[in-house]
Amino acid sequence: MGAISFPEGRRILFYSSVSDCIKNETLDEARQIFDKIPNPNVHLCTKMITGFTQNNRLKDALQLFDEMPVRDTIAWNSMIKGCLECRDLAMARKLFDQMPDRNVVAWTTMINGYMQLGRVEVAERLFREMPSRDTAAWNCMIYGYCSNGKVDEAVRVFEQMPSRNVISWTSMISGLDQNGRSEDALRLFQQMVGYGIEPTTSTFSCLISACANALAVDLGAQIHSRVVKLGLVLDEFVASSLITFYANCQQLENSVEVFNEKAHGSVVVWTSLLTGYSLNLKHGGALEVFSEMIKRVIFPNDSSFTSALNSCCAIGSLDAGKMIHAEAVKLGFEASAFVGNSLITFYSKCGSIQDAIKTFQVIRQKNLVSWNSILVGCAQYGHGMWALAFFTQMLRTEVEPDEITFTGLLCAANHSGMWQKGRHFFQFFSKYMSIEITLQHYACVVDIICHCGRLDEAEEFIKNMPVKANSLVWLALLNACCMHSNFEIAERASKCIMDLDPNCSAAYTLLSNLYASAGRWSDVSRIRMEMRMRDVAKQKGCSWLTPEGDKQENYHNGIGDSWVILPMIQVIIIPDLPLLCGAKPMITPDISPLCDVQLLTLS
DNA sequence: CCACAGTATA
Repeated sequence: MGAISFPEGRRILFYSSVSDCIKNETLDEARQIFDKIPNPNVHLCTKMITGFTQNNRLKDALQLFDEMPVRDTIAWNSMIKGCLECRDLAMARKLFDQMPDRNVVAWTTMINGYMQLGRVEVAERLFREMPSRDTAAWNCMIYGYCSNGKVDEAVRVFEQMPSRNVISWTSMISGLDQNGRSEDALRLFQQMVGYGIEPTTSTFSCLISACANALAVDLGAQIHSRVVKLGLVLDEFVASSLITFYANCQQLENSVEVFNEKAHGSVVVWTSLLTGYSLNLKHGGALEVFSEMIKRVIFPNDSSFTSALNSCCAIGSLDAGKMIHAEAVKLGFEASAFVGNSLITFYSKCGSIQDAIKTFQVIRQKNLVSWNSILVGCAQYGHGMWALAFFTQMLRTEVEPDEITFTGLLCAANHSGMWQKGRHFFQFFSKYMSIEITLQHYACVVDIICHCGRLDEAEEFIKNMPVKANSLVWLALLNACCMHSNFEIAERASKCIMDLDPNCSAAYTLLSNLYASAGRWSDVSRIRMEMRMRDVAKQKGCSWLTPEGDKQENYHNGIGDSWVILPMIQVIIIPDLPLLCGAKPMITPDISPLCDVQLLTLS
């Protein structure tokens, strides 16, 4: 009935307006038009289904799929893919099992789904079971292995597959690069050229990323000129990898030049430039890029926020960071773990521990990094009890503590004078937690034991460690000996250090200071002599903190006027940021990769 | 007339 009074020309018109609505992401409008069409055909239904799933409306998609009178293979495959995109693996599998004629695309879609969820063995089984495999199916395995860190397996598949297309080569190049084997990636490209395979835009983009990671300055520049000749510099993928490439090679001017080729509307291109500025310590420039993005209504992503906040951190500008925080709240990133974790680190480094805690509480899905950041933040700030409180909370969650958690905890105990607790933590962790105890942890424990005044016990502890101590562990003991004027242990400790690390200037200096304090001048000059003979250079201190907020030059070479520099042991006096470290200088053997501040103490 | 699915890129 309806179909008869519905002329074919009109139908086509309706179809194209539905397509347009889906493209413009006005899905509800598309649905309204769609509902007016009597007996929509399988093509249009499929398009509508894809529209739904791409907007995370799996329910609507499934309902429509259910109502379809006829379903072809493509409709089934679209529905399966849609389930996977909406992260419903079980439903995808159910449909796959029900599907009447599974073709190679259906199998490949499922394999890809399992691979993306890290279910490598299931993917492998499906790949073995599938009745026939084309190049795309093999490529899917290469990509899947690489994204699960199994590069060697990927290489095996790459070598075994019957025929390779440009996607196979590109996937393999990118996979090697993203698993830390960028040089191999570049070699593979040479091989590809040798086979006479024409690179595509994607290939160039991956290749330039490999150059960026391998710091292959010349090759990267060559590829750049080739890309210019082919007219591909305007491509957003190519442009952003070029920007990153030049930034990594410390040629930021060239990054800017690539950026200026065109008025870019892609966040990723903007973020590449922003990150480039930040990593090259041009923090003012980075923040300018960020605010320009906002001005031009380019919606920042997690990485944009992280890079911008890193720059705020580096210049110690609480105001700039607060503005970025405000922007994050406005744009709905408040609950994001990615942005939240950067904010925690930012606030705690700027001494605003209250804000760090507030930020932490707002994060919806707190991950390991969130917990570690707040823990280390509290530890740094001298709030050992808070760090401890967060740790006890953490133990009640699903998140498993790791080495960094442990370091943070030991530092917290150490700074806040909770030395007995620190020893308990150590026992607790060695006994109940399956983490690797590092030399950093041992050094921290030695420090803690020494704080209890038990130098002899600390020495025993070092000797009984299951791994051989390094010079840092002994240095912690030597440091304590100097404070307690214990010559006997100091001499044994220094001997161990000099055996392990003959150029350790800190050991010489500490020992010499110890003798000097007792007026043993002949020993002092003997040590000075030895130092000269062995050509031990005094090391300069270095910190990310600046005495005044915005003086970037100060920490370019690590030396500002207000630093008191001692070899290896760095006492940093921060006149304008008393909140950061509390009143007295803090002690910590390298807190963690999470915080750049490395402060060792004498107090 | 066409129109819908799987493999590579920041």
